[in-house]
Amino acid sequence: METKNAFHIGRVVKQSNIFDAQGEKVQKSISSNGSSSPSISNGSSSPELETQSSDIEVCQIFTQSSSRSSGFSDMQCSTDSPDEENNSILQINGSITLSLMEAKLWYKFLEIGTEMAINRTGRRMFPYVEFSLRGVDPVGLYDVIFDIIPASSKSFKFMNNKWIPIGRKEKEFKNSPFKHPDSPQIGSDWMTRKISFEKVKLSNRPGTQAGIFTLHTLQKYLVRISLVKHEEDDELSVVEFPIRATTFIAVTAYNNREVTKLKINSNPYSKGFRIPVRRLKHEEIQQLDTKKQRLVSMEDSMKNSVHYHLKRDVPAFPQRQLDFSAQKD
DNA sequence: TCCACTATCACTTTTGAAGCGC
DNA sequence: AGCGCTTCAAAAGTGATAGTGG
Repeated sequence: METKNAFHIGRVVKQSNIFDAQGEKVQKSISSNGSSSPSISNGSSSPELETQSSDIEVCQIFTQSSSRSSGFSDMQCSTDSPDEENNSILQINGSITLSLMEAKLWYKFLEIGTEMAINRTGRRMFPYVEFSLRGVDPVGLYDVIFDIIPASSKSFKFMNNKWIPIGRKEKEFKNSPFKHPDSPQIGSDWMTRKISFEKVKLSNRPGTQAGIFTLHTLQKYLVRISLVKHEEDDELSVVEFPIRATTFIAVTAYNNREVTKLKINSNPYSKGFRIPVRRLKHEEIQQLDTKKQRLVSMEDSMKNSVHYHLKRDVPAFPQRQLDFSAQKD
């Protein structure tokens, strides 16, 4: 079966999710202490997020017996911070592991409430989603699919320096999940590289092309990665990784000053905003002779700049224990 | 009046074509 | 001709901000 960008999860023949009697998808999650807690995930779940800080976020899907099996029954996410040198957790037999890169940065944003700017033409995500895979069938053929799903049934408003849930969210736009351009590839190829979706864009205008997701502003979303395995009998099996660390609220202009500061300090393209120099319009620069330019004092610049506020008020990011237990609604 | 949204700005990074030498 | 390196301009990215309109 051919899977293009307009991939429909509903057409999958075999897949990992468990369905309850009502046909609603149930994702059974196991916390790190081994207890399990099933939760409903109908694509619009609302994970109230515990935040934490680690280098890499690891999500594991445990298969039933072998890598050939399509019955991914249990899902576990852990955050044992395996870095490149300490990745023993990635060696577990019979499991698929997704390691989110820049997880530390993702959790810094999550701590203060991630906002993603969107516009008509499409704005890139920052941080972007990049990860590595372990435990997939080395000779199996896989597609890697990027998708953005609702993370709450509410819309939000920024009040008193925090996001408050208000009325019900608007009906979602129809977005086609985005297949990684290198798909399909065999498992061994996927496992020897970083898989990046840095060029995915977010828009608020419906009807954009592949790789641009149309979202509603002031609504909460998260990224979901799906692995689609092409089975020998022409069937497909799917395993999904909703990545809670990527939960964000779509905005047309940033609301939280802390988010802006963090973006400026971590995004290379924003370097121009790190230097505490007053930004002048072209005409202004032309009008100013060199003497006058010197009069643009550093003190004024500092008062007007983001950098100034940063120096005064450096946010602390408390280290918290990771909790990847159930996706709460 | 409020606030979400848009267009535009000044800035940086990325990209790719052109030029050059071996 | 082909390859590798450097240079440089254009394209594409960023948050800030003023203006618009519902």
